[in-house]
Amino acid sequence: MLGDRKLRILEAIINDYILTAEPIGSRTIAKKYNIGISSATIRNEMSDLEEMGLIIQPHASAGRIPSDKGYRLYVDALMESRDLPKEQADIIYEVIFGNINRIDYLMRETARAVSAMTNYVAIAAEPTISGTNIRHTQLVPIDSSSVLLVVITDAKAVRNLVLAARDAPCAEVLAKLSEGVNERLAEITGAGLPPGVIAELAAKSGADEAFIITVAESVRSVVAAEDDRRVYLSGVKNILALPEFSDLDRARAIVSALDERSTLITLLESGGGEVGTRIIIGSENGVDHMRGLSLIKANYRRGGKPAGVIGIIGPTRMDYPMAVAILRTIVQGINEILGDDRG
Amino acid sequence: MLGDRKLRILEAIINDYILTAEPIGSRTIAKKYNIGISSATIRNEMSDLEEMGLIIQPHASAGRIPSDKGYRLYVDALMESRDLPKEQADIIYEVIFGNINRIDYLMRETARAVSAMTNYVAIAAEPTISGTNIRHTQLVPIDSSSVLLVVITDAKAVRNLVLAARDAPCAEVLAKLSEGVNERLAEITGAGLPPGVIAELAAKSGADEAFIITVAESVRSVVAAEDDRRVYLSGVKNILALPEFSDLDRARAIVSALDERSTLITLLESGGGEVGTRIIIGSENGVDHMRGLSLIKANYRRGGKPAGVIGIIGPTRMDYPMAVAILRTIVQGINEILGDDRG
DNA sequence: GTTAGCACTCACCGGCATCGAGTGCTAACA
DNA sequence: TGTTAGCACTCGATGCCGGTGAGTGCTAAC
Repeated sequence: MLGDRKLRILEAIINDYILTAEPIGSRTIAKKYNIGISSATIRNEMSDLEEMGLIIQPHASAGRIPSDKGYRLYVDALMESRDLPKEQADIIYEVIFGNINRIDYLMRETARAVSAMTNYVAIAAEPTISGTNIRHTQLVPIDSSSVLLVVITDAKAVRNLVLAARDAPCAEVLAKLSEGVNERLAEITGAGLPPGVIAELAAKSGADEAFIITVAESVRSVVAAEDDRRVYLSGVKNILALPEFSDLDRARAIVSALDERSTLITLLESGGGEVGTRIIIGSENGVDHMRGLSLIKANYRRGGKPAGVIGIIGPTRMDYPMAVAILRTIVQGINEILGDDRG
Repeated sequence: MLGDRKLRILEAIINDYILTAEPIGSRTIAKKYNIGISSATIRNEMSDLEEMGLIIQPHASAGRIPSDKGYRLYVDALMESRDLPKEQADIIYEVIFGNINRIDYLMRETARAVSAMTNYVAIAAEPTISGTNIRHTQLVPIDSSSVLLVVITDAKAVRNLVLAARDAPCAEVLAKLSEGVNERLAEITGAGLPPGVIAELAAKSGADEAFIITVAESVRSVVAAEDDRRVYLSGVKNILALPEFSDLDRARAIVSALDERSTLITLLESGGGEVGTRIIIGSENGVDHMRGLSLIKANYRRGGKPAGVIGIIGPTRMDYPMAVAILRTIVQGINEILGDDRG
C-alpha cells in the first residue's frame, strides 16, 4: 500500500518544503533527490500520495506540498531524531546555569535563547499553582498599611501578594503568624476553613482576627488563581520573516493570537500535560488563527511533579528534528537544576 | 509669519490625517472644514506650510501630510486637552482598583485596558531598583538546599531570588538573619561592605559566614540589576491593523523592535524620567525602527519617588488628546493607590 | 489678497498578452 | 505490469498599456 518508494518521495517533498517553502514538482524531485526513477513515475506516485491525503496541490498547475496528515506521518514514522551539535548544547546549558537562581530569569532567557537558535517563536510558562502543593508561606512587613505575602510551591514557583491592612502588625507578630499559617497549611488551603483555626492563630500570634482572615483568603486566592502564571514569549518577529506569512492578513491573525495570553495558555494546554515531547501539527491545536503553525512542547518537572512547559511555535513546515533536539536538551538541563531536591 | 489661518489649516490637515491616514488635499479641506476661503488660497497657504517644514508631500501629485515637526507644533501649541468620558474613566478605575494588591497584575491589566481602549500599543514597566531605597529584605526557607530572598523597595516593587546553599539554615536562623540584614541595609547595599558586618550577623543569627556572604551579594546584585524590571506590553496586533503598516517590511521592523525588551526599555527611558506626561514624536525617540511611531509616556510615583512608567505607542498620527487623557487618568489612579503611604 | 481656470503629474486600476512550471494522459517500451 | 517519453493543457505570475482621478502649481482676472 504505502511502499518504501512512496515514503522516500514524501520525505523528499517534506525536506524540500522545509527548506524552500515552495510547492515542489516531480521534475525537481527527480533531479535533486536521485531516487533513480523518472519524473513521470514520480508523478504517478505523487498522484497516489495526494489521493491518500498526505500531500496537497495548492492550485491546479502547481507542485505539491505536504498536508498536516503528511507531517503527522513524517514525525511519527519517518523523522529521525538528531543530536544537537555540541556548541548549541553548550549555549543552552550556559543560559540555564547562568540563571539558576531566578526562575523568571530562567524562563525568559531560555525563551530568548530558543527563539534565537531556532528562528521560530519560543514560549515558556510557569506551572499553574493549583494542583501542586504549597510548601511555605511568609508574611513580610512593608509599611504601616501593607504587608507582603509570599507563597512558595513545591515546584519552587513564587507568588507575591501585597495585602492592605488598616494597621499592619509589626514584624514580630507577622513572623509568628507566618509560622502558624505554615503549620496549618492543609486546613487553610483545604475545602472549608475551620473557624477554630483563625482563633488559634490569633491567640498564637497576637494578630487581629480580621487580618488573619485576609491572609487566609489571600493564600486561598493564590491557589485558586488558575491564570496567574507568567508566560514568556520570544521571537514573534521570526514568524513575520517567514514567506508563508507574507500575506498581511495571515500575519495579523498570528500576531493577534500571540498577543493574547489566554490563547497562549490554551495552546500550551493542548495535548495534555504528560511527560516527553509532544508535537502538535497545524490545525490539531485548538486555536483557529494558528492553522498554519505547529507547536512542539515539553513539560519539565521537579520531584516528579509538572513544573512548567516550554514550547516552540513555527510554521507547519518547521524543522522538526532540530526543534525537538533543542527542546529535549533544554528540558534536560532544567530538570537537572530543579531536580537537585535533596529535601 | 505663522498667521491664525495657517494654523487652522494645519490643524485641519492633522485632524483629518488622524482620522483617515490619507494625504489630504486643498479641495478637501475647503469642503470639509469650512474655513471660508477657497481651495486655491488654501493651496497657497499649504505651500507656505510645506516650506516651513510643517507638512510634507509624499509624492508629487498627492495631498499633504503632517511632518514630525508639524505634530510637534500641534501638541505643543494647538492641541487642547480633553477630559475622558465618564464611562471610560470608570473602566480605568475599575481595572486599577480591582488589582490593587498585585503590582504585576496591576501593570498587566492596566496595559491591557489601555491597549483595548486606545487601539494602540500599551506598555507598562516597573521602576528600576537602583536609585530607590530598599525598605526590607526577608529570607524564606524553601527546602534543605535553597532559600528564597525577598527584597522590597520603597516603591513597593518586589524581587525574588532563590539562593542555593549546601545546607540551608533553618527557619529560625533565617528569621534572625533577616532581621540583622534589615538593620544593616545601608552597609550591605553601600559601596564597600565592611568585613565586621558579616561577623556580626553570623554571631547574631548563628548562620554560616559563607551563606551570609551569599545573601549580602545577592541583595547587592538585586540593586545593581538595572535590567531586571518587568515590562508589560499589550496590543501589538493593533499596530498591524493600521493602514500605515500595511507594508510588510515596516510591520516587520516594528514587531522586531517591540519584540526586544531592551528596545522597549530604551524607548521608555527616552525623554527622561520627570513627572507629567511626555510626548515623543516620530524620530525623536532613539530607536531607529520606530520612525513612524510616537510615544506618550507618564511616570507614576509613590511617596515622591518614581515608581514606574506607563506609555502608549501609536502611529505619529495618533489621537494625542485621547491618549493623553487616558494616560493622565491612569497615572492619577495609580498614584492614588500607591500614595496612601501612611508609614 | 483672493479666486477661477487650466495644464500637468503621478499613483492606482483593470485588461491583456506572455511565460513557465507543473500536471495528467496516452502511447510506447522493457 | 511497471516505467518512461512526449505532449497538450492549466493557471499563477509578470509586465506592459491606457484610462482615471486626485491633487498641484501657475497665471490671469477680480
